Amino acid sequence: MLSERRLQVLRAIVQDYVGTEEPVGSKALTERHSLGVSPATVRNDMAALEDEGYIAQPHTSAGRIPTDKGYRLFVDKLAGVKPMTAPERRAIQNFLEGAVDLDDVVARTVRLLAQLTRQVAVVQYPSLTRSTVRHVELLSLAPARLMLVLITDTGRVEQRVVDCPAPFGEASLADLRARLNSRVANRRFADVPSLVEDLAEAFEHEDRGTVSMVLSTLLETLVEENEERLMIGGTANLTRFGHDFPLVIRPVLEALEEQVVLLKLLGEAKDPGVTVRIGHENAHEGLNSTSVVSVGYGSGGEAVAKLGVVGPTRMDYPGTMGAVRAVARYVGQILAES
Amino acid sequence: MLSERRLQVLRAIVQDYVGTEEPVGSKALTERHSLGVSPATVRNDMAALEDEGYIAQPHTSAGRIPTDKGYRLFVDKLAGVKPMTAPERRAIQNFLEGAVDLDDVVARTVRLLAQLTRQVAVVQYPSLTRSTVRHVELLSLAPARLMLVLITDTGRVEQRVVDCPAPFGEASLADLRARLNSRVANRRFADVPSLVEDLAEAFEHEDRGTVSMVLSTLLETLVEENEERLMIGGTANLTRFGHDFPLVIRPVLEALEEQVVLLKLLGEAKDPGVTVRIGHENAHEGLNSTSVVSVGYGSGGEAVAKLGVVGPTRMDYPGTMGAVRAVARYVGQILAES
DNA sequence: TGCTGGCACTCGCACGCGCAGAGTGCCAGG
DNA sequence: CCTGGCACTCTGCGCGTGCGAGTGCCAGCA
Repeated sequence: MLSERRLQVLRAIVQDYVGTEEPVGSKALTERHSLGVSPATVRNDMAALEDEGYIAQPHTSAGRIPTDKGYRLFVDKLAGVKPMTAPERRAIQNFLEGAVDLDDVVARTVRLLAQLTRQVAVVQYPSLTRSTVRHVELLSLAPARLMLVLITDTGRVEQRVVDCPAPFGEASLADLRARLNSRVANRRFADVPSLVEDLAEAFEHEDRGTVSMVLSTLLETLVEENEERLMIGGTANLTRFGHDFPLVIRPVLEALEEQVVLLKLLGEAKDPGVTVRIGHENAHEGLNSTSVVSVGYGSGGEAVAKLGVVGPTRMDYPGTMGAVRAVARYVGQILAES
Repeated sequence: MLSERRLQVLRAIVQDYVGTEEPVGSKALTERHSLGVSPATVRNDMAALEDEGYIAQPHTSAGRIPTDKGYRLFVDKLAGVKPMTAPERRAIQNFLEGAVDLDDVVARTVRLLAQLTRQVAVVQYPSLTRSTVRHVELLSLAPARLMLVLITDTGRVEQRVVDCPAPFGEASLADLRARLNSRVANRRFADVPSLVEDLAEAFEHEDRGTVSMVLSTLLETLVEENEERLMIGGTANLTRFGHDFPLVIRPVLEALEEQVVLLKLLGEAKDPGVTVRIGHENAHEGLNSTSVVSVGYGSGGEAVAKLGVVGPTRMDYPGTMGAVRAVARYVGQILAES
């Protein structure tokens, strides 16, 4: 077990390294933090921390830098979440309140997060599967062609074109529209399948093909996880990553373009609070030298989607976590109001 | 006026520089291209080309590299558009045909362009103002709250919430919906304002407030240029930009995040064919060392939006122009079919 | 037992130097 | 107008050197 002072030494190393971006040595440490002991003592502590794998030295006779394990300990035990200041809170709220629709909310959130944390921001659109249905609309495009429009309580809209096996009259259309809405309006997406399964039976034989095709399209739309959209921003902040550019930044850019990867990344965050994944804790290889700070947000008590930032493992964790948490909270409020 | 051979020298310089990414000297030129003259002659030609501002040398006694003006001449006079090969065409078509909806078409187009050109791809969603209306839908969310959904012939859907000054009955709603659609369905967006201006007069006095509010919301939605969305991809290709990374890449990333900038960029392309803007020809400062190759695409004969790529001025212009043109053509086809 | 000062040692890095190689401009001759 | 030759000018690279930061270890002290 590490003594109290050694933990302080680790904390000091992390803070200094995050600040200066350079390996930190024993002498500099004692000068900048009043630890009350001499450099020699700190050296012993450092040797111990290195044995335990919390810090490492890039080359012999250079200062130490924290390892992923070191950051992990720092985040878990040594640092809290730094709350936003009052002016910052006001700025967040003002900025988000100007949004006109869902796209705008998400876009503003991304900008905001990127600016606050000076890192790459990722915001997932409110997920379909955890939302409720506000309305289902059916439009006739051609005699045997319908458009299905699904509107969620979070303001999201999905549409699909349905090619019918047989022409479908206006009366049947109105009937189906009414029945559908009476069954599913204000219900959770997860419940929809069981609510509509016997709906085709209420129709004439000739219409059943079309009805069941509409229903299956609807269910597809609900389930389709590919459709989990997200928005990213602040990629220009990647330039502040480090000196050894292209090699580090390239896989990150690639990962950011793979929506699947990002969604999985955000999805891994299970806790109710802010989740931090550091370096190699990220499954995706390209992100092995980055950390991901994420959190769920939602209009009610429940989280409907995630948002977060991606940055170098050498990041200001308390500040970033504070910003992410605050933004999530305010976005939730905005969504609840609209 | 430049002699034929000097133009050939310029062409050779551009080709070699694009290939090797290194300043090209007189000797290397004569070896790799059979110009039929000696290096000394080429040197004279180069001196002339440099006087005219078509090429420059990074430092004394290094090879030459093309200037923006040199690339311009190359694109205008010395190089054609390299057509795609048959297998490439097939691949493009196959890849795009799998798309399920408009978002998917755009997403696939971006990926495709980025892959083909190995550069950053930008695709604008089919613009509202040049499309036609397929359908307008009105839904009642609450007694005094409506949702307006606008569906375009290109499959794009826009929605707006309208807070009414007074409750609006189901009958009025159906009436308004029917009248609206009979007037604007299949009409061009540009024509809509004049088609609906007197619509409020057909309603009872108590409903007029709501109707005119719906109409103005509709018009706003049509006009709103902020809503011109676009999608970008292939940013990982920025890593292939050059050696002096961060300084060049940062402003580009920043520009790419400014939708306004990008839209303006694409908007500048006026020709019916492929447009190329080289280096300083781009108004935006951050893009002074990039070239933009763009073209309009559309479902019918008319262009409804633009797409293009952003890359280093040192790019394979014929190939890039060919890829951009081909992709635009096939996207147009796909949109026309759906 | 744990902290401290001292000391020798190890590297990485910046600096200066010299050298090779590529490329140029110019000139005289065909 | 083209060509071969020649002198010149850079850049980039490899090498050796000195400096400084930082370490590990050890003996002494509370």
